[in-house]
Amino acid sequence: MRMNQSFKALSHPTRRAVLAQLRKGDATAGMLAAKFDVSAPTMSRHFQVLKDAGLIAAERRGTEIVYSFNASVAEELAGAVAALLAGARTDESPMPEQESIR
Amino acid sequence: MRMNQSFKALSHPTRRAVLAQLRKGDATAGMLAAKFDVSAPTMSRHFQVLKDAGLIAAERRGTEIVYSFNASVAEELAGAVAALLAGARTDESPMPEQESIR
DNA sequence: ATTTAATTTAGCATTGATGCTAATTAGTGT
DNA sequence: ACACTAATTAGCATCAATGCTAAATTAAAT
Repeated sequence: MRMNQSFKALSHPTRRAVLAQLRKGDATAGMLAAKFDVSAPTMSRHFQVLKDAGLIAAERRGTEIVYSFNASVAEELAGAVAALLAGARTDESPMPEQESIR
Repeated sequence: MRMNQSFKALSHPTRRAVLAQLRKGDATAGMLAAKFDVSAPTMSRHFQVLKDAGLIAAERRGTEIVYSFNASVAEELAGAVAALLAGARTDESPMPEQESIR
């Protein structure tokens, strides 16, 4: 998993809002740029960051590009966060016993 | 919850490593600075970011300062992340039905 | 072939983040 | 009071992130 990129992606409010929106349904770049009152180029760069993290996917449809939420990657990341913050564990991250540092 | 600060706190690898370490047991600033091979002032600033997010707590004990993991805040944040990424919901974040944007 | 629409890339400026060394603060002990 | 230890704050430099406008790309329509 692309940890650094994933967390970086979540670190900006607009990107989290975009994720929340896409979770409800696909949308084009133009739609989202309008909805979040940010210029199209700026929104485009947010998309790039989210794509780098694998959290969204893009598909061109004629002149527009439709973005969609990548649920499997998102779930994987949610598991990693839970493992870090709440002790929950996913299949591929066993927790080795370890003593406190001196 | 301090969302922006929380996500910012998680956005740096060293801070995530510090959290993982503190989850296993308390530690002083000096211990962690040595363990992660970073200068004490730099580590101090990472602590500040984590404290701003409420993810860790500090307690002075003589000349040293002991940091500890704040499990309740961490769990709350894990819930928020799950809600954003995986559809899980905490008590204080109901999910309103909403149609796709046009 | 031109025009129009949607989006991205390029270029730039501004702000924020990171990490150092040096100086300061807080606490303990001599 | 002085010295010593642990940690923080101050000051600085460097790199990354954000967000704009203008220019380039991609696809469709006339």
